[in-house]
Amino acid sequence: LERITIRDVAKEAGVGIGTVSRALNGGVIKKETREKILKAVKKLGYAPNWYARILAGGKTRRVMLITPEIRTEFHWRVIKSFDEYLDQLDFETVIYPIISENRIAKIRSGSCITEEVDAVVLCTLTLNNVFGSEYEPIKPMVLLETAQENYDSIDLDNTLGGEMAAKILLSHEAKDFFVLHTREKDPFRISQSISARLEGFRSGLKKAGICLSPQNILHSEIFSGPSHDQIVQIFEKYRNPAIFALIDNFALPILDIASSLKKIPGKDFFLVGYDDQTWTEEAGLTTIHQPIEEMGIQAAQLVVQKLQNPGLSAQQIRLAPKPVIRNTA
Amino acid sequence: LERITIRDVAKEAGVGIGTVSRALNGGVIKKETREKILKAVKKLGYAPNWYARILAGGKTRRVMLITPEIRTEFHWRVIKSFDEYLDQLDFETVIYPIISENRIAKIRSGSCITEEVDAVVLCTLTLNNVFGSEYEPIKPMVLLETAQENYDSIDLDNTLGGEMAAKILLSHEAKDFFVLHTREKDPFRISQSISARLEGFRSGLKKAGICLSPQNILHSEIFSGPSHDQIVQIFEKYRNPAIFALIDNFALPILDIASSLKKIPGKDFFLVGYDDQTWTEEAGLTTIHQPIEEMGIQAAQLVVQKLQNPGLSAQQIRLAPKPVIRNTA
DNA sequence: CTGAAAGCGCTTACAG
DNA sequence: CTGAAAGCGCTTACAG
Repeated sequence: LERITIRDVAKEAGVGIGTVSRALNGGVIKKETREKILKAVKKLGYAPNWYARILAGGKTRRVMLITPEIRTEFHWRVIKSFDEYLDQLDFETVIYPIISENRIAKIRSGSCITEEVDAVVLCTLTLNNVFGSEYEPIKPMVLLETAQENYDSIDLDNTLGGEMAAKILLSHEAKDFFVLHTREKDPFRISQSISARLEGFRSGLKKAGICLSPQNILHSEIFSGPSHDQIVQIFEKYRNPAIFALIDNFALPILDIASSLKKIPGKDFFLVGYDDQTWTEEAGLTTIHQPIEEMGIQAAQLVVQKLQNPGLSAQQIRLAPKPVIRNTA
Repeated sequence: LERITIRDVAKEAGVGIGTVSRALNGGVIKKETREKILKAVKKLGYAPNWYARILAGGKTRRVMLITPEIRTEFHWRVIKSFDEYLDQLDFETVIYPIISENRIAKIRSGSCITEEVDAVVLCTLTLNNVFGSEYEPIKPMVLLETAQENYDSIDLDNTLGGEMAAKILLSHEAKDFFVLHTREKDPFRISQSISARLEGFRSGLKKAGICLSPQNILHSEIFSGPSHDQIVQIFEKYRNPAIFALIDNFALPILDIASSLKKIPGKDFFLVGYDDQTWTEEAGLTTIHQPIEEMGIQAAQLVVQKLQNPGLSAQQIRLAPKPVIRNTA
């Protein structure tokens, strides 16, 4: 099986190889020539050799998305929308999950795929997390779900989201407030966003003169969620508890257990989630909506803009959460 | 900043560039020359350019792992162990999740990263799924969690696992058997393994003269799990129900609800999961253990073997599940 | 607007 | 054992 090269395309189209290259990379070219070449490309099924292209100083049309997490619905949807948008513009996205420490080391040593992309987007991660403190970026970089001075970024006002949750929960006759929080060891996997939600919630309560007690913050593993015993205790000890789940997931066991206990949501207890995940509508969960797909798409747009115009000064886009009132509060 | 090339090293060491290349890639070379070159490399801080190396016919030392799912604990752990093993051998693994259909199209068109790796491993996916029916592989290919004639593969005997679950559940005084199953629309995301577990379970029951009724198979979304109502109904209608969760996740709401209902696991109901996920031990869930990390590592080993010796005939490795008896059955 | 040519930094037969 | 040379498949000034 012989590899089809730019030379074959040039011959098929009856032009020089430089012209083919220009047609493919958006250089100045007559429209007809361009079409002739594109036809030849299609006919032969030509695909460029990235190594040659890069070695010769060209662009990869690849964007790397570095993320600490790939198991949550949030990340799945962000990544999916990001990828689909860029795909239409004929970019490829290389997903690089930090599943182990060694993957950070690899990035820092510069011996990995990072080197073969035109731009990098950092999702839920700070520059410091990934590159260490002394680092100056050599290629376009966009932050997703975080923000930092002088960098393009797209994120959501999670503090505001936390305040919204507080407001909703305060509108009922609840005296006891609880937060379902994550527990993380890996420093780079601790989410600033989630902390911001908590802070927003805390300050929202404070404005109403309520102080959130540390022991009312229940930590649990992100994928197993709060334990049965913790939840049952809340229902046993407190009348009309008000619970803020920092991620929708954590609300699921609450709903299950409350239901078996014949506790009526929105009456015997109050519950607000965060994210507006797909299953929450059917479950009737009141939650704080994040426009997840929009975040992915806007991040992609920032990347494309930066690639087209590297001199552009940094844009920091901050979206707003929206409360979605359903049955649980 | 000028890049240091093999040419600089050659000059510094007073040899030709071909000799430098040989010294670096383990070709035949006089010991002293080699040392001279290594000294020059160190002095200049030379690092090879991968693009040039690969373009000139070298290897990428990259392996692509194609997977339909990245959100489950199973996939996370398989990928992690695979990646860590290969990392030690100085390989890089490129994770390529099929988050959208367009990613399959990209692979088939040959216009994506697939082309820039030394080998491919297909996880939970058949060749047909990914490449379509008429396809002949051009590079080493390993199957993980699936198997196919003439291909290297590593998988687990899920049918046996299903039978084990049946055996455990049959050892109690249960008359009514239930299965918690997934619901999938995307054809390429339907897992053969999970179906095999069901078949094993079914045949295990049949041997005891019990026929699994289709209406006792409850389907639900993989990340929201079986609904509260479905579970409560089981507990209300049946005495001592025996439940097989095709994935450990699905057992979690059962445990929560049963507990609120004061049903004692292993006495009032029987429950067996599948996977032996990390949280199950603490939860006391009886389950069928899969050696997940081992699967990842063995897949990596198959890849390395195949790369070293492409002529090797296909190896099909099939691991056995192990029952882990805890409190729930 | 386009072709011919130089060059990116390496590997690998090919002679010696 | 080693050097000189061809070539991997592209991009991009440089002339026209």
